[in-house]
Amino acid sequence: MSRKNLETRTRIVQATWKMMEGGDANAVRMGDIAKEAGISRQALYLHFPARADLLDATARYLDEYYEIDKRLAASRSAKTGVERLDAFIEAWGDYIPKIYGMAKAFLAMKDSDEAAMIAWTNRMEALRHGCRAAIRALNRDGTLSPDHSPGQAADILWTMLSVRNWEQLRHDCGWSQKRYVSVTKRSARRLLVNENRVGR
Amino acid sequence: MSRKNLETRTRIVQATWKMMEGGDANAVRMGDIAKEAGISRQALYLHFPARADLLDATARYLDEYYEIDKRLAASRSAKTGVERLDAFIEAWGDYIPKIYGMAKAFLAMKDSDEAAMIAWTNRMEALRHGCRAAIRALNRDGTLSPDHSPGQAADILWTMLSVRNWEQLRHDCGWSQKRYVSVTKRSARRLLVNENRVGR
DNA sequence: CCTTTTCTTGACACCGTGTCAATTGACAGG
DNA sequence: CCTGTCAATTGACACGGTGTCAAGAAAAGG
Repeated sequence: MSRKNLETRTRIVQATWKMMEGGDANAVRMGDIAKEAGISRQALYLHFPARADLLDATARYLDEYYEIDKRLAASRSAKTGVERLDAFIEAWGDYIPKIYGMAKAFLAMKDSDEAAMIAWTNRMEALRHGCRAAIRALNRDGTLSPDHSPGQAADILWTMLSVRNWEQLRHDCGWSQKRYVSVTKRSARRLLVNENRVGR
Repeated sequence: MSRKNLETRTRIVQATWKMMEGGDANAVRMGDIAKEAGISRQALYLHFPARADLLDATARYLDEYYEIDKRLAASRSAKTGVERLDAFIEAWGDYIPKIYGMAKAFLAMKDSDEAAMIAWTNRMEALRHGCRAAIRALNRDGTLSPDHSPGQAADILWTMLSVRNWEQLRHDCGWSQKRYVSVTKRSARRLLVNENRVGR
């Protein structure tokens, strides 16, 4: 792949990003993206054989751009399990708005397109791993709530952190991002941490 | 509308139901439904001008069949706010699997179709009202958690009870229905009820 | 200058929704 | 028995979006 080829590829991905982040991600057509990138629709297919490939590439690009791995990993350096849980929620919670457009496009596609479904599932499984690790940290500290097995606790955390929940709270309920993060943190602690029920 | 007309309408709606409940609701086409109902695709459009109308009618049919209003209303007769919360969650939580196919079809459509979006939003607003009422009952008892305003508490409950969360926990996490209901009840109580943090 | 790669134009197949027109069959009332 | 009405049928078609294909232009690089 020559330099030119790479340049165009990048331009396409950036165009996709730009189109997707400005609301109504599902309404963004392959032709719209091509126009934004300054190439023909067919040239787009030369670089990305299918829409799912383009979404996938763009999502990866965003991951790199925002260094999400680094951010999530940073939460691992927290001293206690509880602090780690907080840091994890904050890192992911603040990442969601940045990828929301892309996420929405994926979510709309995944029911009808095998490739989109796989790509999205992989991303969500990565998050799930992070959840499991955070729960393990709680468990090591002995601060995991006795109400839940580690597996169940991880499932709950993972579900709390879903893009759909973020969407519902931020859009349908009108919450601010700050509120979303703080309430989610508090709720997770309350549900998953064995906070001395007696006394405080 | 003659009897015959009504009969066909009902047959269509039942065919829709049957097709939708057997997984992959999004893959169900107008033609499939017509075939199942034993009429031509065009006759279907004679009764329901658009797919969204058909989904809406079918959802209403299910509501009546399962008497969801009655079930949700029954939770209002609980003695305490906490009992009411439990009853509400159970009533709704056990209704979700019955309408899941329909819900999925709506959710897939609502991003691209105005009518579908409105129909679905109405249904969800009805649920939201129920959530608000349950929270008010807690508040009257003085058992609402001091962590949340009534509005915020209702938002949290509403989000917890979303079809998407049910889907994720039951399908992606492999929870049983029983587990889903019991964990959701317990979580709601823990998040929203001012359970004597000191002592028990 | 010639070759390879990239991109362009334009046409087309496929699929699902929704529309239209012409026709058939059944049933009811005068 | 004829006529009008209503439900349904058949078959064709427009539209919008994805993905494919072929022929040729343009640009980069040796």
